[in-house]
Amino acid sequence: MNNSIIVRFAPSPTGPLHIGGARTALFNWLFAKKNNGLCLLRIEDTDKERSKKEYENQIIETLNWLEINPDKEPFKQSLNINKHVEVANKLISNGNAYKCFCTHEELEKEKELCRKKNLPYVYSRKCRDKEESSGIFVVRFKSKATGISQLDDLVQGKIQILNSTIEDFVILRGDATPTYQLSASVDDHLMNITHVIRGDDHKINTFKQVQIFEAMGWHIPKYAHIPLIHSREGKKLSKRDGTATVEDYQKIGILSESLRNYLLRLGWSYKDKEIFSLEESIQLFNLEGIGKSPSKLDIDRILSLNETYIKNFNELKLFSYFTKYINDFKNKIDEDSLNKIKINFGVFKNKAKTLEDIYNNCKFVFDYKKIDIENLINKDEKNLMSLFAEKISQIQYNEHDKIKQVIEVIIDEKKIKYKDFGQPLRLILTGTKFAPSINEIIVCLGIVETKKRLSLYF
RNA sequence: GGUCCCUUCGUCUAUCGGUUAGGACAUGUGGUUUUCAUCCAUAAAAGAGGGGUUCGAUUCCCCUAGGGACCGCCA
Repeated sequence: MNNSIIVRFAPSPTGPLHIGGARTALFNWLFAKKNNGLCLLRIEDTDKERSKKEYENQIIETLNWLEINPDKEPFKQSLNINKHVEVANKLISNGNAYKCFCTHEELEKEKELCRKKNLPYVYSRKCRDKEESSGIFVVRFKSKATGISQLDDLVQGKIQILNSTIEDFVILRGDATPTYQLSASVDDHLMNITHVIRGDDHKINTFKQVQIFEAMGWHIPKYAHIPLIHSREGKKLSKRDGTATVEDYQKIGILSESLRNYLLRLGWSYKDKEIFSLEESIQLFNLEGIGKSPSKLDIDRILSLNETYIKNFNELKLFSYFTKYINDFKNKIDEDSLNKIKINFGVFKNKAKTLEDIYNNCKFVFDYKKIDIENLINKDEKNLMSLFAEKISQIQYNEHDKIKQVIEVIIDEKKIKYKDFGQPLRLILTGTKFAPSINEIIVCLGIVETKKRLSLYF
């Protein structure tokens, strides 16, 4: 096996897995699998305030749900802090970084001044060549002050930037802990990362991190910055949209297969192909197919894709997804009902876009409420129903065919359309107008239950 | 404000200088149907604007407009 390619997905455990993060993870994983490489998971937990163990677990579980499994145990960044600090010291000793004794107040003043003059702010670099003094200090990297840097991005192409716009960024805080720019660079090096595939929001950071690599004489990985995902309105996805995290989609009963397929096709394409199995994704994925512009999330497309998956899914497997879904997000269904649902699962999954739809479709089996018959059903219909109730009273529990016959006789005798009979009966039996066909309802419920429900009214 | 990036139907996208600009979702219409849905058929729908380059530009270049990202001792 050729392990020459190593990528990583590096979320910070400060919240549940973001939908954009899931896509980044997917692209990394696919790229690694396609190239017989390794995909690693690095938990960037150096922000002690905001990092939570529960989120770390949740992210790992969610990735697992999406079947995006890292090739090694998750790597926790906080465990490597000593090494990051070592590098910072090395950078000081080789003249690429320096101690900065400026206080917050001083920096505030600098910023204030710039604001007044309407100038863009970058740190003045005034500690750069100053004698060391005493007190609390941060360590800053000596960033290039003039000229232009270029990044050959695998997705975005050539990106040039004015070096003067990047300040001497902090690599070690006042409490001697490393910042993101340092930790990420050091870990990418230590983990032998060959390709950094991450969100577009990190693009400018790359110019900082590459400089650390250069100063340390390390081999620089290749970078691919993928465009961000926006909300329908074209804005940044916020928690309020209810569509920002993977969990939001789990809640409404989206299958991991369809979410993964959707994410794959969002910002990436292969000809006109829409449906990709996991194997096909691995086989066909490439960085060249990633578009340059940000894309908007389209819930209708997710739903439609999910519907397609539900239709074509192995029924037994789908049922096991369904029971897990109920278990995680809904009230428990009694065993007898669950069994009825299982036997007639095809009926319920038929009209469903989501697992939640399936749940709602079969709700009448386990959660029946008596309807307001006076207002919902007129007198003629009531007579029909009562006639029907009477005629089936002698029918045995397994004689479904006889019920069919009874119905046919009634509509024939009364010279009515099937619809005129079916709709009130559907309402009585299920409590709703939108339910399966009459036969399916009766089969699902069983004749005993059917009679029982009718007997509530007649 | 500065730096950088992006721009094909409403949405995701195909096209890698010559196409009736294709597909999918959503939408409209018609049909099938035992409600609803499915399903089938069909329609409408796009190259932001302006300059170049070229025999020819959606495609290459420039400008404008619009959108986005970043500008922390967060990651």
